[in-house]
Amino acid sequence: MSDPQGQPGTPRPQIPEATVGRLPLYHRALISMHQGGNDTVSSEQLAEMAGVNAAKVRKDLSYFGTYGTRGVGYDVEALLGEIRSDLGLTSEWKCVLVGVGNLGTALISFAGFRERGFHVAAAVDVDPDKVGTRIGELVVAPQSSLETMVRDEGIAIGIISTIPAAAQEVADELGRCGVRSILNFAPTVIEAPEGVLIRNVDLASELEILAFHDQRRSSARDRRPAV
Amino acid sequence: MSDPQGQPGTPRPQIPEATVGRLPLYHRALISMHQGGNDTVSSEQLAEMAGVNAAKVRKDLSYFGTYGTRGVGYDVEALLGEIRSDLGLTSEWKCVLVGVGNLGTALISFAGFRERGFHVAAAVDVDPDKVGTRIGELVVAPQSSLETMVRDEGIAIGIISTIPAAAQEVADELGRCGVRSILNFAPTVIEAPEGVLIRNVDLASELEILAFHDQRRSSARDRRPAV
DNA sequence: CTCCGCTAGTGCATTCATTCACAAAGCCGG
DNA sequence: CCGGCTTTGTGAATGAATGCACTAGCGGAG
Repeated sequence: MSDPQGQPGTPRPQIPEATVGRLPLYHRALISMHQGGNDTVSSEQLAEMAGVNAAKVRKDLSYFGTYGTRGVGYDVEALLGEIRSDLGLTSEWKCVLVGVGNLGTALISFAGFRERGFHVAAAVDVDPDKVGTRIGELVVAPQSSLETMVRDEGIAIGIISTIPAAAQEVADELGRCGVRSILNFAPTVIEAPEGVLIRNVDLASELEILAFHDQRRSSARDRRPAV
Repeated sequence: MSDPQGQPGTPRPQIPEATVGRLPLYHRALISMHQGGNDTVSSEQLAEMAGVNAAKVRKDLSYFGTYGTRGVGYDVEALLGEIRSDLGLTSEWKCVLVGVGNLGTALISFAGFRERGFHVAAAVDVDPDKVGTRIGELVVAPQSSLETMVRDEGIAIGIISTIPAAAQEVADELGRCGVRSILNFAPTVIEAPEGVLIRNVDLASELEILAFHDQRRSSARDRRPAV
């Protein structure tokens, strides 16, 4: 409603990044609500399930339109539909995984991806020993076939689980093949190719952050003044 | 969570969470600088390597004290030492992994953890078929032995890679055993036990966020007005 | 000893995100 | 049909994070 430049024809509300990051939480919560047979859900309940507060839920959802009824709550089915469509989950997303190491292997058969609409449709590796290996239903292909597979299968997302040293080159190649989004597990900073969006997941970093806080709590305890 | 009364005697600079999240990036960058034999590094270089801007680097580092020399840069070794000590990486952190599924198995032997000072010292599962299985040097133990292992080995960090339905219970149990930090891979919200810090990593969410942006870019393109 | 070039450190303005608090709706019971 | 209860949707206030732009201070050349 408060669209600054009310351009007719381009009603882009421009969702804040923090809100985008919470959509998956709401998505999960709504799925569980829906499976539980609930027709409506209040912002309070959603907040509880998503681990945030109710005001945030309401503001976040308001960016997408009016899906709630005052005095009642949100229509679970309608809201779920909206979020699924925003996330583009109306059809399955195909992904290609590059780097079939320890982690890569696990990611290929990771159930969580499939359950949420993502399918690792191809996996490649530079190591000739790995090419041809079967992992679940998938056969590892040579890295040289990357471009063909991406184009033929209509793959939009790349997953990098190579060693750090190879990550930038792989990202560039994925970009050239027409992949528009990359999830990078290699612990290194990648410069995004033109038009490609990258998200980084560094598992060790997560532990380091936990360690930092733990460290802090301990040392605070140690030097607590004996009042 | 807030610490309103600034007790004299506890000079805690209180590091912003956003800064904490970037420490691992700086840490990585400094390790690589150090291995490259560099003695000093400028905020500009660090920024480049960490994928952030220079002002942010300087502000972040300033919370920890004065490790730079104007006109010169930061002393790589001193700064690396400071960050390692802040992250508590002066000695190895022992972790226990709960839930030896697909992902769990990969995490146990994930090289990235060990390289950065984390060691999965124990792994447990409820499934009797999995107990006794060898993964690398580790033998999967029954979940009932969790408490013993945590106490005997001095484990401070728990990693949850169970199914979502089991996650809360596992977290509670970890809390009881004295684990103070948890890295949760189960796609569900966990209520943190008293005194325990939880970080969530939801791999499917990461893909959903990518999908959201991709979706948005595409539909913006579609409805671009033909001026 | 002085001056110049360079870079850390930081106050300030701005932008982004969270939270509060309340008015606008909708439902239901009487 | 009305009045009370509930819950959304949203201005406005607050707080956190970012980025700019300037100052302070070091090292090295002359």
